[in-house]
Amino acid sequence: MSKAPALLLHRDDPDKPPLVGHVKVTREDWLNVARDILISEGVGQVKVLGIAERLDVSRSSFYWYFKSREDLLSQLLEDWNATNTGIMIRHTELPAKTITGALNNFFRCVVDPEGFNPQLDFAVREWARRDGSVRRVIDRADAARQDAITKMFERYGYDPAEADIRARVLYYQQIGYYALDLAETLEERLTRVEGYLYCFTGVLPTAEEVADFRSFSRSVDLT
Amino acid sequence: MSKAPALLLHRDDPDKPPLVGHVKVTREDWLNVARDILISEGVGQVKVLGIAERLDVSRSSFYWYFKSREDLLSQLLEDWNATNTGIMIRHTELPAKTITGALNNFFRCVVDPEGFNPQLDFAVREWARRDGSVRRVIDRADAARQDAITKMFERYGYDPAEADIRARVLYYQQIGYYALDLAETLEERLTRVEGYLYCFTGVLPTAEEVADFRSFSRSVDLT
DNA sequence: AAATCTCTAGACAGAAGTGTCTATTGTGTC
DNA sequence: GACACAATAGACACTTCTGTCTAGAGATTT
Repeated sequence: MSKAPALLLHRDDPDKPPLVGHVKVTREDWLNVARDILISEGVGQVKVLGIAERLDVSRSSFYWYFKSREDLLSQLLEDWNATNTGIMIRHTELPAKTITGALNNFFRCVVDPEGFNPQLDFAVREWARRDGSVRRVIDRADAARQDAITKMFERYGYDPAEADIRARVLYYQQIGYYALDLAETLEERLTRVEGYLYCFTGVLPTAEEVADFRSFSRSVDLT
Repeated sequence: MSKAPALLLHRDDPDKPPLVGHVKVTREDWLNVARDILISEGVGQVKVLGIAERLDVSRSSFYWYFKSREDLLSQLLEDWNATNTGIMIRHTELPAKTITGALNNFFRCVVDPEGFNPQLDFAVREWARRDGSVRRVIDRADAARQDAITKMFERYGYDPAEADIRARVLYYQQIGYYALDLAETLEERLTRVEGYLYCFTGVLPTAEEVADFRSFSRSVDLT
């Protein structure tokens, strides 16, 4: 399973311009640590106090960058909304000769840590279960994604009813995979690519397609 | 989607023996309300204070029945473990002529509110993400369920590799469906039974099988 | 009717969290 | 060098939760 890159604070990152003056952390540091906690421990654990401790900075300093904890959370939601769904939809639209090739393209976004962030996606989903406004945002995202997947199947000749079902099975399955939070290695996952593709599409992928996907996955995997 | 029956406290339930003496609530009342909150708001919201308010009873009275909040939670986990997985596994073992019939039997446990409790299952899964000991319990449960589903496919002639993949797709998809927490009506869901069965098994169900499942679902659905 | 047992209530202490207000500390600017 | 500015720190008030301890209220037992 792809891991997010280790979280580096601005002050510890040699690629970033050094912080001037009295500054210890940036607004982005607060957001990044908050997102990290959101992913690993859920929205309930995203606390000003805890983030401040991890940043080694005073808690009251938080209120310089954000109006309130709510303000921070809505920023996190907005960031998620602006990235994850778009990335997934673009992956359903990548050109391919066959439906199995198209599905391989789609799966790239869930193994590539530069793309879609499945853990964040799941964390937001969990959050939505107890916050009506988040729920509305994610419902729209889910509908848009499912629609894009359905259209992908339709482009390869599936009739609308079957495309609808296959899109549901594929999308629900993908969400379920993250819900289970399995500790599979990438190689374990890759042994099943062929079977998955067959099961999702009803047709067998070519050996070349499977090989391409495997080599892509290995090239982007950070252990 | 099947709803859990409305939560009735012992003292409000005409079928239960009246509470004697000073007694206002039972240990089961505490557990039932706690489970209700676990399902609807997640483990983080299961608070002694909140449950006491809903029971209209003093918070300190909780400590008569339970050693601590942790004690209550571990009891909830134990109850879940003793019921949900067993019900699902028994549903994979019900006799059927065809794989589609067997799958229909399996699906019965997710539409029947008397059986498996999908919302509770999901709530425990969420809980497991931030509690290692819960995690170990649910990992065992997931493995046992997936194994039972795999065996179901094998009994109908699928070779072990394909049975393994189909079991995964089916189980992950089922979990994902609950993760999405969709607001579908039973009738909407039932329109897709045939498509789902085809997609999961690779073969079309008979009209009779589909009709049987629909009538069963309608008979157990509480709106 | 007194004693006992079971359950409930209220007061207390303490931990952990939010948000506000004021003071302080470096840095760049005039 | 005095000043303003941006960011941080610390003190304070408030809320929400846990868990303990003691007192009390109703039935049952003796």
